[in-house]
Amino acid sequence: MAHSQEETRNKILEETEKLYRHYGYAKTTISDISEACGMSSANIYRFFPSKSALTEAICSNVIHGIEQRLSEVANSPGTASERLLKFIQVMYQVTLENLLDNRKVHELVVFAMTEQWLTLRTHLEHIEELYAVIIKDGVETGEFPPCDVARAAKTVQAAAVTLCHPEVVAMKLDDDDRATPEEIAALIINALKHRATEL
Amino acid sequence: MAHSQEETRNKILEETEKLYRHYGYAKTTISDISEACGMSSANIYRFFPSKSALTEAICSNVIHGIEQRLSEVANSPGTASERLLKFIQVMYQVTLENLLDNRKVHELVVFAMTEQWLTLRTHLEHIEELYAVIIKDGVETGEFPPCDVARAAKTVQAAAVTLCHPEVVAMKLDDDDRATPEEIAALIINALKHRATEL
DNA sequence: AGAATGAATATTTTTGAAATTCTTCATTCT
DNA sequence: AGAATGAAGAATTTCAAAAATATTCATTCT
Repeated sequence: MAHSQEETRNKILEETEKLYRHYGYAKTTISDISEACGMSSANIYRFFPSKSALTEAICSNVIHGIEQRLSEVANSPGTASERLLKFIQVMYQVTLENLLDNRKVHELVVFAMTEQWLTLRTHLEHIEELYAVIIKDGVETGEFPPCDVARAAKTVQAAAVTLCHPEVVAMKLDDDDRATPEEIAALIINALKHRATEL
Repeated sequence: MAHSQEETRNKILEETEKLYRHYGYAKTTISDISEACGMSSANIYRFFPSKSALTEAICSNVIHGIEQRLSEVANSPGTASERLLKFIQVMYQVTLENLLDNRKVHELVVFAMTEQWLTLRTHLEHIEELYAVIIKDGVETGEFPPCDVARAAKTVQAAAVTLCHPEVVAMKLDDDDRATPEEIAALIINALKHRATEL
């Protein structure tokens, strides 16, 4: 029964992610994956040039999912302030999920931070663009005073990094008096609403 | 020639820091240190219970120096806004210095982040207190509208973490279009000046 | 006595060979 | 022919012994 190339590829991605979540990245071998897929190790290599590339693909998928979720928030109805708040809340929540709900996935984050550095950077750029979308809307509707949207997005992103960088978030986790996403969002929204004298 | 306990202790700290800066933390042995001090390895242990404790003491010194520098800025003359800007600039500069000017010192940061976690946390608390000093002054002079100073300090600290967390700073280093300390300071100052509706 | 040490012990790091895992490719299967 | 594989070769990881380093302590020195 001929499965399409695409189907097989997806099957591999699916099974691999399952194994990663169950046993962790390090303990999952290509043999494990090929067995789970009911094929030979060698066959995996007809679809992915290396284990690293396979892992990258999974990271990309995860990241793409996150971006989709965030994109929906950025483009949802409501005022710019409302969306910005929601955006920051969701971003924080996603980070927490990936950090805590599944410790195994954290290995993937580490992998991404080292080998997959470019993908991560692109991800941050995309988030920046989403900030820009919201801020641009806010300026156009008069909710925020005019400003250099691109710079503003970059600055907001930097200020919010404390909520999406795994290392930073992890460090602050057991400080139960830490600044909340809501407080940081309020800070950012306040600044955008009242952008006064240029520095 | 009887040196005082205190003198010997300082000699050890001095020589050890010298060696750390030259050869790095990992490659410096207790033997190296005792030789540099002209004494036996065993004698080091009369002053410090372990290599780890000795390193902690050095970290504390470095951190204390940073805090002193920042404290001066926080308590300098000028408006709260001016001091806040300067504070953030100096904090960023210090981080850059410790990160780049001396790669060897970075090992110490890593050490501090793992073994010396409590010291680091205290350091962050002190910085938070310095933020609180500036913000409190701003509120008292009417430069900032009234607010919960402690919460504001915590939030500002979180937003500025992107400028003082070594990992984060390092990551953004080769992005030459990154948000500047001045931009982030402007964001924060704007927010403080116009703290409007509570969230 | 208190300061300092050399030598002994405990802990950590390094090393190199064995085992595991990744990757390739000539061959088989459909 | 294209899909898939088993077996061979590279690369990486593991693990235990050896080396280096940290730490202790009985003894020496002043």
